[in-house]
Amino acid sequence: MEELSKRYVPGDIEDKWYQHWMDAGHFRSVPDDRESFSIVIPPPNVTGQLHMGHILNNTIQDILIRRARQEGKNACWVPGTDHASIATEAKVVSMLKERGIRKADLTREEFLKYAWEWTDKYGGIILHQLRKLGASCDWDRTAFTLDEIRSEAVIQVFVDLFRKGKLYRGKRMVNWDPAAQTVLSNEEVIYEEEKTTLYKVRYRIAGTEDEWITIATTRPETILGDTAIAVHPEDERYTHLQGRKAVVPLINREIPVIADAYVDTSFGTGALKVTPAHDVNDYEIGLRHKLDVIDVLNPDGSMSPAAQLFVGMDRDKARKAMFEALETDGYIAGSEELIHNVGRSERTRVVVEPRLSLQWFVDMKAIAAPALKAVEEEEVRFYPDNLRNTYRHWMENIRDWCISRQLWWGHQIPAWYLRDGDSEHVFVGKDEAEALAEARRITGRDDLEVHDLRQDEDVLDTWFSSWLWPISVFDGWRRQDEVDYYYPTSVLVTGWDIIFLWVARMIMAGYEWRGQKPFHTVYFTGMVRDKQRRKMSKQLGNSPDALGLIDQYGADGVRYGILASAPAGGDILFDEKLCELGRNFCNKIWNALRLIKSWEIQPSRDHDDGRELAIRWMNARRMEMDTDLRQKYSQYRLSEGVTALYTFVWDDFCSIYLEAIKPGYGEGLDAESYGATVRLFEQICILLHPFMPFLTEEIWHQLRERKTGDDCIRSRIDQEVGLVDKETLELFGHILKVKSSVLELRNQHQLSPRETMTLVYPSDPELIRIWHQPGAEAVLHKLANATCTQGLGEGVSFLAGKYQYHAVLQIEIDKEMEIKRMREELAYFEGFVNSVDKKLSNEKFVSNAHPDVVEKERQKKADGLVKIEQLQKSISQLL
RNA sequence: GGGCGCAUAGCUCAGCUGGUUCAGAGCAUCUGCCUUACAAGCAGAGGGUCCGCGGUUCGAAUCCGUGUGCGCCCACCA
Repeated sequence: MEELSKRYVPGDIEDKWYQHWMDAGHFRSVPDDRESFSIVIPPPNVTGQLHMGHILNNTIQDILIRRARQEGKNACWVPGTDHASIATEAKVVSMLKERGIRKADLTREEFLKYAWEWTDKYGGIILHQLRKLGASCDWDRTAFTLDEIRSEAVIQVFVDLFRKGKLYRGKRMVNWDPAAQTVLSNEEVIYEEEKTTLYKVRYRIAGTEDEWITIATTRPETILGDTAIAVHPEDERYTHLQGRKAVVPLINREIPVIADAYVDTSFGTGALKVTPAHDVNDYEIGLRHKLDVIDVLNPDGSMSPAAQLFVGMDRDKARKAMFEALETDGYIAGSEELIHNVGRSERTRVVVEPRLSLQWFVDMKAIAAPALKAVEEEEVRFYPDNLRNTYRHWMENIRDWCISRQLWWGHQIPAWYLRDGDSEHVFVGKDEAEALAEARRITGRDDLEVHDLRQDEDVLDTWFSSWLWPISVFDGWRRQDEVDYYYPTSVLVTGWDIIFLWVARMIMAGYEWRGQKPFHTVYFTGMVRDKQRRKMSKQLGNSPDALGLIDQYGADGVRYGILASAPAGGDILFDEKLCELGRNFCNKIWNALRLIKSWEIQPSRDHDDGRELAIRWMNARRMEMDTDLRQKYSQYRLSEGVTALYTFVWDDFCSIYLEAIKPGYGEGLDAESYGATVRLFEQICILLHPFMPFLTEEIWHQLRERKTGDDCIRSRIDQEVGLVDKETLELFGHILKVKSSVLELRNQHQLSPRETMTLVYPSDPELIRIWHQPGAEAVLHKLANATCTQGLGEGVSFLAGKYQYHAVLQIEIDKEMEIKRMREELAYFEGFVNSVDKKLSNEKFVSNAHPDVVEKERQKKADGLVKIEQLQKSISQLL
């Protein structure tokens, strides 16, 4: 027999089995006549690195996929990556900067060449990292949101929406990211409370020497773009100024004082400077009052020539400079601190600038209805389901989705304009030829040629490709066979933070293009945080090195660690300690294997009653566990599932079963017991496999010789739930109680476990029945080194269940203490019986409560009375 | 401003249909053990006003109301 190491060493074993699974094609899925079970991976950023969020997410998906395989379903987990337009482009830009290349100096083609080089170099690293974790994806299906198939889907969808009139181009106030120099959707802006200064600035009233109106602003630099001052129509403080003109400080532009009900009289001074170019509400006011729009900022956030002052200076510096200039000239009338919400770009973290611009939008109201209904009616189920409320709220107040981005890395918008015309006329088509045909049709000019057209420079929001993912990964716009088989997918596993960015939109896309939901269930994971509840981030340095963890604890250990702390929905407070626990668990199981493999089979030996009973019990417990797990899977309580398995394996299998079955020193084991133990271990491996795939696969093969293809990953769980042998569980349970008491007594009295303890039990028919069961005494002897006979109680007493035992100890017992202890127990039970009795004598209880409950109470009372009686007897014996 | 959620042991949380075998688990702490699978192990112990108040009920950690504290989402503040 080969020598097994004392500790489980995961490294080589993991690589070996992953390669084996790949070679055997166990992850591969093609449509057949089985029921399908499919998951599409939330595609990580193509140039990303594995972090704790991925570990959590993909461990869960892998568990569900492996379990589905065991259930005999055709399980298909589709992997892939996201081109992550803005994030990747930012990375490429900074990489180029390091090489002394400015994006502005490159053509689009040149830039994309660099971007693809970058993608080819770093792209897909994360997918290899997922393999380390054990992710059993069908790698042959690896998709990329910017590959040919996915790109074609995006273009088709854009054209389709446009033709259906659900997509439009319009001039709106949008969120501008000055660092990335692109527009963002509302969902990509994060609002956070920040401390800022509210300045009070006075504007002279035109035509007066010393009449002023004072406004309050947090952004003095935008004063240069003011085109009005607004006051509330009924604000008496300013009635006399309405209709007059004020003079913008420093640049002396005259602007009207207007009345608008938007103004909050209680805020600041009650007078509002109106800068339509740089504030959403100001823009609205501007529309109402037909005000000029003066854009004082450049796309990069610096002051534009229109500002007249500080031209080219960054907005933050300009704010300071503006304040100083205003103060010097006596325009500052005061300032105070203000805490308000500031919107920042999700990607670049810079403050987002409201900006008026011409962009493409999806008319969300036109496509939202079926998606809202689907979740409302639980056609799509959410776990946890309280996220339905959040979803409903967003869907009911849905706003149009700005999908154009001023970037190069992404799907270029399939819209064309006349090369030298304005962009009034838009021609949308899947390619230039189609666009040209459109152009000819719309303009009536048959002489137009391709070179007369220019394509929209912008690309589409990354999510505009992600929302098609459940369909596009199956090439669902070009062929039907695969998508018909795998779609709707079974479950989506993702974080709740992208419920709007991604999940909601996928549901809408599903109904829009397939008339069907994209998945039956969404399992929302929480955010991974550190022990102090801080979000994991690079800046804080509190994000553990995911691959390092796998190296240190093994993939199975890490899987256990992340899962054990991860109930659905709630935040996950990740503690490396849990990985240690997982590693220890692996080691425990490994050592169970070592133990079993060390046993010699002795054909001459008989199978004895004790072992027979232990096997029966272990089988019953296994069935119980099996039933329990089914329930936990069906409710996606994976965290509970793995902890239940942990105690089941550790306590029941290792501490109890193996100890009960273990041959004595120098003895061998009968073949039947050995075989039964191997079978039990196998069945445990099956239950454990989805959670700890590597270890279980190794054990599976260590337990016995296997034929090719007989791998744990392909093992099946029974379709039918077996009947649990309750009687054996009860019998064995009682023995375990006695065992615990014996150990406790030994501990209390410092007795050696080597010395056999003699127990005496009272003459009770139930007890006699228990101890006359074949094997009962043998098991007790094995587990506790104690014998048990019926007889008169002498020595130290203890309770096991409702029965009182006595232990014959070779020590002096402290009678006083014994009596005191028993009297305390007695008092407790008397109180207990009393309260139960009270209940039972309450007529309302007896008549109102469930008959079962009443019966239970009666039983409690009866049991309590038995205990009292026995205690009293013991006490009187000692007296 | 609109909405959602949480409060149970030192920490993280279970407790799913109200029922004193329901006050639990794991970690941490403490005690004793290198016992021939495993010290990454084994055997034990202590630790609680189930956030406060009121109500429903025969009965409340559990249901309802309310107060307090905390977290989150959405909308939006010059």
